[in-house]
Amino acid sequence: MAEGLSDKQQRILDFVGAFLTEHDYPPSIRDIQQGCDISSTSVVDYNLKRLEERGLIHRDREISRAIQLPGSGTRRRILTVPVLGKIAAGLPIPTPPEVLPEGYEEVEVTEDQTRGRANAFALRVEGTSMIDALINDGDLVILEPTNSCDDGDMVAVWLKAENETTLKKFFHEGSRIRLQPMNSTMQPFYTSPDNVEVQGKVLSSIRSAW
Amino acid sequence: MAEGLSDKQQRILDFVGAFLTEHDYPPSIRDIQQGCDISSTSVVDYNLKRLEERGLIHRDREISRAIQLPGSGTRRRILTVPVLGKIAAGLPIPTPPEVLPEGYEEVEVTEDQTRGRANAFALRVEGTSMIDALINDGDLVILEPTNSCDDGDMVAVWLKAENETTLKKFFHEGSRIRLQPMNSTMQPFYTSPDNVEVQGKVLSSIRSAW
DNA sequence: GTTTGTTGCGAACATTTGTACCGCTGGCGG
DNA sequence: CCGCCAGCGGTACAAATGTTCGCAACAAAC
Repeated sequence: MAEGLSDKQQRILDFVGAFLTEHDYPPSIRDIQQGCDISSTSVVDYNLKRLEERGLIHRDREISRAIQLPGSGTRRRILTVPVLGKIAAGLPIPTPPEVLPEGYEEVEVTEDQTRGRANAFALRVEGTSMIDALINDGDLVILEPTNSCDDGDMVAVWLKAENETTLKKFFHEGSRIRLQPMNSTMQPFYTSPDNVEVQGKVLSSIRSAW
Repeated sequence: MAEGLSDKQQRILDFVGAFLTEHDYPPSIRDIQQGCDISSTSVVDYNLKRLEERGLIHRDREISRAIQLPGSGTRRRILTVPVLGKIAAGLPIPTPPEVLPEGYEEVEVTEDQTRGRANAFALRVEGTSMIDALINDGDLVILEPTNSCDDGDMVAVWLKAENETTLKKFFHEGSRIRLQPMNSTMQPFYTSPDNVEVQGKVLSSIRSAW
């Protein structure tokens, strides 16, 4: 019995979350009843009590729509960063986000993911060419615009000669540059400083496609 | 006249915001009445209508506590999901989050990352044993607790015989189960249904270490 | 002064909504 | 078979709550 939630309870929980997202206030018991195809308000009430016993929700008695999802309640600042383009073979990116393109896509991220940087932007990865960097087709990378970086930073670099942009770990090594893929089984790539142009430093990535 | 708000309207606006922060649901008209020392509910209603005309709030008629604040559309909630443990070789995880462990870690994620699921939890990946699934040491995976899954789902499965938990893509294949790593160059793993126990379905992952 | 529009007040009304009560059912241990 | 009980259905009630209407005070416009 202390096992998983019943199907009904799971549906209720999901519905409350969805309702909260769509409207900006919690659902009433009858909203839940209809939304989850439950025949009676008492059943909803019963299951809500069970959910509250487990601490999965919190309710204020006698008050309408007083359902709170603990953990989801804390309203922290959420950042909306623009998706400035795609990163794949070729295609140098207009690093400084001076002007935002028309109708650009946006992603919502937490502050953790931008590491506090104010002017972060995102790029969508196209193709599997960066699978060696643990980044797959459709993923998003969050970057901080910069032209320089320290050794060991994960950066988006434009390789002029190869005319391609990739994500690699960056190392000064004597008079040349070592670009190290993330996967330790992959071989590093060496080139001259003239050939690389740092476009941005990767702050985090979002895996969005499986 | 489109200038400043009346003192009363400003107070109402402030109060709604404060109320929303403290509780996690909007105030009722009578809550506002008391909180702002207004003598009648009709006055509150009157001023709310004015505020709505200016687009400073949004209301759904006939619905209690249906007051939405500015930026209602963009204001999304941040979810805080518990990090229930580590996933690595061995260590079956107590899938259902019945009781949260003492002092468990938490991560903040956007609703995108939980795909709307209310009781998602996170696991920290330890070691590089899942590098083949594009998941590295220190990364976090967000899961939805479940005991069953569909073909193609990315799931955390406990392999009884091997006594280890891993992340794989799940496929029924005749009388056996095929567990497919993400990286297409890796070989699938076959086992019997008796040997696998689905612990949770992966919703997304967070790359936190480079 | 009269009119008009805004704002405030109070009360009454109709819904919405949380909760309680009663009964039914199906599994389960004795 | 019997009792127990979690879970579900249906209903009713009362509290919570949004809405409406009439009236008054006040200021600006006429």
